[in-house]
Amino acid sequence: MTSRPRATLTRELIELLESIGGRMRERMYEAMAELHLTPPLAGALRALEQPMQMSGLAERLSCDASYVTGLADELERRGLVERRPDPDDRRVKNLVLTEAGRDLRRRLHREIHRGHDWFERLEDDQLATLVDLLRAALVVDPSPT
Amino acid sequence: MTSRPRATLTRELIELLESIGGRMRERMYEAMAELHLTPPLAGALRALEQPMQMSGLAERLSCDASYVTGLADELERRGLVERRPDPDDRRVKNLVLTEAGRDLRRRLHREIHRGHDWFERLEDDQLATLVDLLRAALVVDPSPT
DNA sequence: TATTGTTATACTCTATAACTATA
DNA sequence: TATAGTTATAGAGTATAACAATA
Repeated sequence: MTSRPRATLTRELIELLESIGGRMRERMYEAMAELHLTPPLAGALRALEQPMQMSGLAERLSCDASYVTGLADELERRGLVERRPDPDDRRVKNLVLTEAGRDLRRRLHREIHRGHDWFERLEDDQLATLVDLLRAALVVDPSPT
Repeated sequence: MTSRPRATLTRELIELLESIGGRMRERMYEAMAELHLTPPLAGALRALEQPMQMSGLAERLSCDASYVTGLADELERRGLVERRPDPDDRRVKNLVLTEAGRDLRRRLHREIHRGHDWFERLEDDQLATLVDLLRAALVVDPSPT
């Protein structure tokens, strides 16, 4: 392993990460197609780990609240989610996955997982090192100074 | 560093990579906005490192050839690209960046680069290890057996 | 006959604005 | 008066189909 200048490493890292992003996106599309989900529906399904109100889902998905109406309509039509009136605030509707919704969500995650075979060539300790390095790099600085 | 089961590492790695993908996407949008580029135009600009025919760009962008017509129209309108008739095949038009196009492309890449400050907390040797691990994981197996 | 690029058109994703019911 | 959700509508991104010119 020859020593490389920081700029070279940086460029290479960006290329690698973009390449990984491409593979992840491709695999994501395959998984969604297998489960008859469009990208927006899959995103909503993934976000709904816990019940949340529609405005909460909008924030989670970084989209407008009006868009969530259509998403919820379609998820409801497919029997994946229910709109539950909130007992404390009658304006609010809570989105909660049905049994079918939870099941499909699990299957989606399993499919996403299965697609990540590209790092299977790494040994356990290499994988651990990779995770630790990425975590160290990503940690949000906690000092608010 | 306690030893963790492979499944846990895998799940964590996927989460980290998705988080990184999110940051990269955000930074990409900022860079494009600064340079008054839409995502499709930025993608085309990035792809046009070398001159290529329109069908080649379509393949590179994984989109339909008809869509490239509109992309090329807009890039040409902005003075970023030229359509050059191919001397060997009069059906073909080669897309070639103008000086302004090359300049904007460079600036786009510089901006994308500048946004990747999240790994600056890593030491040089950690960065090198990270790159090597990712490269080892990604390498396409060359044995066609 | 097959391929390159273009046009016309339609579909998906998503936001904005105006509205209602409730707080 | 402000907020949660809905509706109507418009705009961006993209594909499909039909076409002209050339191979």
